Amino acid sequence: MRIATYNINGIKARLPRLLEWLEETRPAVACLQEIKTQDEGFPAAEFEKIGYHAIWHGQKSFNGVAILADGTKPEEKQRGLPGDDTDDHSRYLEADVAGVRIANLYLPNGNPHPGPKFEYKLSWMERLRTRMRTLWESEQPTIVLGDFNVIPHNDDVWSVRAMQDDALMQPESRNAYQRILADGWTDAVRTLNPRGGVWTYWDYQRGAWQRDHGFRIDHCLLSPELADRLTAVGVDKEYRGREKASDHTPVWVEIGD
DNA sequence: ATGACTGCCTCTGGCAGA
Repeated sequence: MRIATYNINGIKARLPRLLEWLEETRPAVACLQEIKTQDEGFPAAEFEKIGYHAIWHGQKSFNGVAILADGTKPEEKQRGLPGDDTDDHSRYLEADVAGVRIANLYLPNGNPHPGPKFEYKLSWMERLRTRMRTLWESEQPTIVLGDFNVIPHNDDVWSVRAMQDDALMQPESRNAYQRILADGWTDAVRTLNPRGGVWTYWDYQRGAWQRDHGFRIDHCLLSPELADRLTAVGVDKEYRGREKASDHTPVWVEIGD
């Protein structure tokens, strides 16, 4: 089964592109981030028409995540990241699909650094690690995927110098990500592309796409039960070049039976 | 040195994004 993540940067503006991608690549599960709509604005009927059932966690203007599944409704397991009752951002949604626990996340960007937004990012990452330890202990096949807003290594970015002051690659951000990996999770794209050089995001500005000035921030982390079944990963790079594209590309993993 | 795109919901300009 193919499980994908796609930061779509606005589901209303992106709907034609999104439907096109679903029909052309037909992932079993598609995790979306930055739907940027309240719950009542989610276009569930458009997905039903092409055979996808969805659950979603919206928010006005910003954030928002959704999980789509081909031919089956995702069984919701967790809405919102636990650990802080004052956090009202819609950035986390969990569901079971075909016996696999799917955790879809949109991790805070954290810019500008330093500042309160960066502190929010780091505290969110610690809460995520706590949640992932609970998932780990369940021993259920689990994938935690989405827009992590972390550039893990220097070979995951076109220019270290251009991004050195950005929250996406501060040592604190990277260390928090590495602590999660050190708990035993497998970064699927990294594992099958150990030399780096794979981008999942290209800025709209400065001709970044045309110059291939990108970096890797959309990740798929696998529990041991799924890492053993990993057969392929991919980035649907071509979609970044289409009309009215998101600034991210879809990223996917293929899991064997 | 600065801003540079894009989407959102409108205080159609200001904020957020990365």
